[in-house]
Amino acid sequence: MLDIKLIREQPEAVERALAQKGGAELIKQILEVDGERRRLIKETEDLKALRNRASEAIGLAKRKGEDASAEMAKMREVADRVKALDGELKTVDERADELLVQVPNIPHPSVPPGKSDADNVEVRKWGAPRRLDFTPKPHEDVGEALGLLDPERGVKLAKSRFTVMWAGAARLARALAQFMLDLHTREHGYTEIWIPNLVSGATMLRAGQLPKFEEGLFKTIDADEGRTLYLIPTAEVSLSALHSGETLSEASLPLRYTAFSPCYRREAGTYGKDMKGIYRQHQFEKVELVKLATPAQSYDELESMVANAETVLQRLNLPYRVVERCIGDLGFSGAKGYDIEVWRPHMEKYTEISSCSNYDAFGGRRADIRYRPAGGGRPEFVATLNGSGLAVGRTLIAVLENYQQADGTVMVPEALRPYAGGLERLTAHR
RNA sequence: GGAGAGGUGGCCGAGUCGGCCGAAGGCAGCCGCCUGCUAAGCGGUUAUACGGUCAAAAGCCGUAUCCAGGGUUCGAAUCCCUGCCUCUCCGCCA
Repeated sequence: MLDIKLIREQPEAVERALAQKGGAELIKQILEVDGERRRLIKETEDLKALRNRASEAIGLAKRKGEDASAEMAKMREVADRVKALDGELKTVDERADELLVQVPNIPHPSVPPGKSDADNVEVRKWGAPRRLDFTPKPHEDVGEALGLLDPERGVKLAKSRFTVMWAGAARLARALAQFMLDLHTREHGYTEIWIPNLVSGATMLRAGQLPKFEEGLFKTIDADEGRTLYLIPTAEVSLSALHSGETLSEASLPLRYTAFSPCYRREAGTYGKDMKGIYRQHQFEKVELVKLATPAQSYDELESMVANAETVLQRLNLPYRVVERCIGDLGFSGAKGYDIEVWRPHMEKYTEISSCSNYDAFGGRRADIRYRPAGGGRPEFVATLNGSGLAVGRTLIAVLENYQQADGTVMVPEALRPYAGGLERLTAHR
């Protein structure tokens, strides 16, 4: 959510900043509704002030035993008027909010222009794609041939986009998660947090998932209470809403949190896309990174967050590149962001495995998280950042594809072996 | 699932028959004084949001906030209703 004051005071600047991202056309409407809102506030509050003074006088008069019925009758009318105005104001407030939450974040000046991911800018590359002396297969072929990935059983148990993982694949997934958490907590200074995977609508709202993205979420009904809880599509939801409503001290920032969680996504509107393998599933696991920082710190924190995610791939010796997202690919809340893309041998190209974003104060304002500046003064909104560090399923894909051998087996990356009980090679299951 | 208790400022806690309650008192915090040091003592001070005023900030004025939403009333922390949350005991349970 943008600051209404910024829109009010510099509407042209905001419109210009949003020209490429969209939402500029909302600004004029917002100004109109905001003006109406302020007129109503003035009117109601003046009336309330009148009422408060009169009520005090009435109380005083009554205590003296004087008759105040004339004044009371007058105030009855004022009270009715106040009630009517309060109703109007509520409507206008809702309208103003409704418009304001539709305005996307303003991109940081350093963000490259562009319309789609095709315009993203490569920042750096790491690792050389290894040369294989055979034709590399996609992970689903590698995994299914070994009996480790089992889409048929996933569909039988649930529906499409669910895949059962057997033996070595299941073990490797668990090892990956453990490895990533240890790395981030021991070497990168993140605090590991266990969070609810089912959250209320209010939490989804604060995390920016509702009302816009409801069609992407799985809902559950608590039968006894008839209440809706949502399955989280990412631990970011719980982590970024963790401190909502709180005022933190500047000294405590930046806060660096990590959480391992399952993620549930309906993937509505992606029919037919990525149907093979486990690239796009309804349920997957992810180690998430979230930071709360001052806006001034946040751009450095974004760089270090990307570096933290990159370290995972470096330790696994998986070639990747980092691209900076252009304005059109930033997403609704992003002020600046990077994607990390991992090498896919059979495709001979890089595909996304992590996405790190700085939402700046836009995220803090929506989640209602402030900090009190060290030098004193009014609380300010924190900047929120998030990134995947990394998605377990997609990392497993990268391992299966990059470590596949001519005989169909898959070597286990050295860094993972201690976490996989010394397992060195994935071989056929049964 | 059964029975009961309760939600007040950073924390503890008082609020009488509804008015003078943004809310006593204490603690913690901040500023100053005092004091060989420490401890104690003395005085002052300490919420947030929104609106108005102002070139802007400060300040000032106003409105709202005693879990949330409704209601009664000229007026509600205080009365009524609904919801949410917390706690205690019993039962069940990984």
